[in-house]
Amino acid sequence: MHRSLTPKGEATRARIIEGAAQVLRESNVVSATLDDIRQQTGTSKSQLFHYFPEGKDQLLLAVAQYEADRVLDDQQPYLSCLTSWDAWYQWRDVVVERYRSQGDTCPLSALFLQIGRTTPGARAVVVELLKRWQAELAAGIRAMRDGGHLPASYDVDEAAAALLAGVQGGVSIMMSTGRSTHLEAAIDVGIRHLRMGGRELARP
Amino acid sequence: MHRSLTPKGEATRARIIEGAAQVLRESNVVSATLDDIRQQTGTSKSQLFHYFPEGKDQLLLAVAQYEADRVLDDQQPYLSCLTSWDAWYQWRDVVVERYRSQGDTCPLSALFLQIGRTTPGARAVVVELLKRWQAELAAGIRAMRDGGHLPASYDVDEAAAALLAGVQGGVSIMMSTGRSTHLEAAIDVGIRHLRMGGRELARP
DNA sequence: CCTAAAATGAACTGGGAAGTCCATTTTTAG
DNA sequence: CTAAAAATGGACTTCCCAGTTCATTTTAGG
Repeated sequence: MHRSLTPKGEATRARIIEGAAQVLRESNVVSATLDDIRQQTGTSKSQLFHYFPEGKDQLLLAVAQYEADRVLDDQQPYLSCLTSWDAWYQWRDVVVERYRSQGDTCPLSALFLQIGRTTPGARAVVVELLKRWQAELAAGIRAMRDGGHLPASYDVDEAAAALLAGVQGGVSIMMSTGRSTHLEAAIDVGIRHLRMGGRELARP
Repeated sequence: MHRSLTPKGEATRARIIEGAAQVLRESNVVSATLDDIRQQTGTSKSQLFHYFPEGKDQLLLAVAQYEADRVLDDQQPYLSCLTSWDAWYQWRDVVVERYRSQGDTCPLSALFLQIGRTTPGARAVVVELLKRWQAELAAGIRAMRDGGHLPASYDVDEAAAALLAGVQGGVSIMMSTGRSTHLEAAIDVGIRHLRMGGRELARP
């Protein structure tokens, strides 16, 4: 990516990403300018282009990657050990609290809208995030199944997909309404569905 | 709203909104300019400001309202008569098909990002849409309950909220991945949960 | 008809924001 | 120590796009 970066350069680059992330969280992504970022990070215009030669989009993509990494980190250690019903409820509380405190800003969705979902890089970041997220949920469900809390025939991947969709939608609705009702309902109903063992009736 | 609008003016105004909607669906919202809309609708700059004196934001908000109205319309007549399991599955198919054909563009989420969620008008549009959508789902669930397909104690509003969140998240994931897997899983699991009667265990 | 209001066309303005350039300072490595 | 490479400062350029202005054409209504 870079031929050489001194420790100082590395630090500056990191500072730019973190500062940019903060600016994007505070102001609207659309209206955030390079000058805002420059001011926030205490850098000069030439530095921004020194570290991100392809310009603003490259910087925004780096911020998106940074934010994507944080999404799962913020759910740890709970997300990785969904091995009891109690753990599931703890995870629930962490997720709700994380997004509630975030308020009505979703840096990621905003960023992707700005960069364009179709950009290969942008799509890769979000797809990778969703994939890892769903894998963690699936692992948790599988653990419950193997622990005998769910029937052996249970469709783990479908349940994980549905739960992930619920969380995404709950967050997205919270952005608009400012209320966490839907996020809570989605997770609660999702967990309850697990606890019922998801016995299904055939589609007529 | 307007002191007087001749039929011709009315038609032009409508043409602007529809043309703008089309432009916003085809290109990225962020990069769409008034000149694009002007060209698409065969109007002049002064006409845009004649019909939307407050400028671009006002026009975008009108487009958002237009798109919001279409969201529920496109689900009719199925959304309004969810009175049998068969009807639920028909609705499911319509929703999946609607969003699948829409591809990876979500005019609404893009618009709201651009206008800013905090703008009173913008927030009102999306909140109203969600409210009506959820009310329709709740009516359907209530119908099933009253028809004896669900226990009388069933929490209709929570189920409707969770289902709506699932749909939202499924659509949002489809935007990123291009696949309808999650949307289908969310709705399927949601309906299945209904069919199981949503019997719940107490939270420990 | 005829006049006032509404609708339209098109050139123009002003500002803001991305991106460039080059001089200067700092760091690295031999 | 010193020369090359990296990091930094900040003014400057360029251009795009929202919004304005005003003249002209069309429509409505008495």
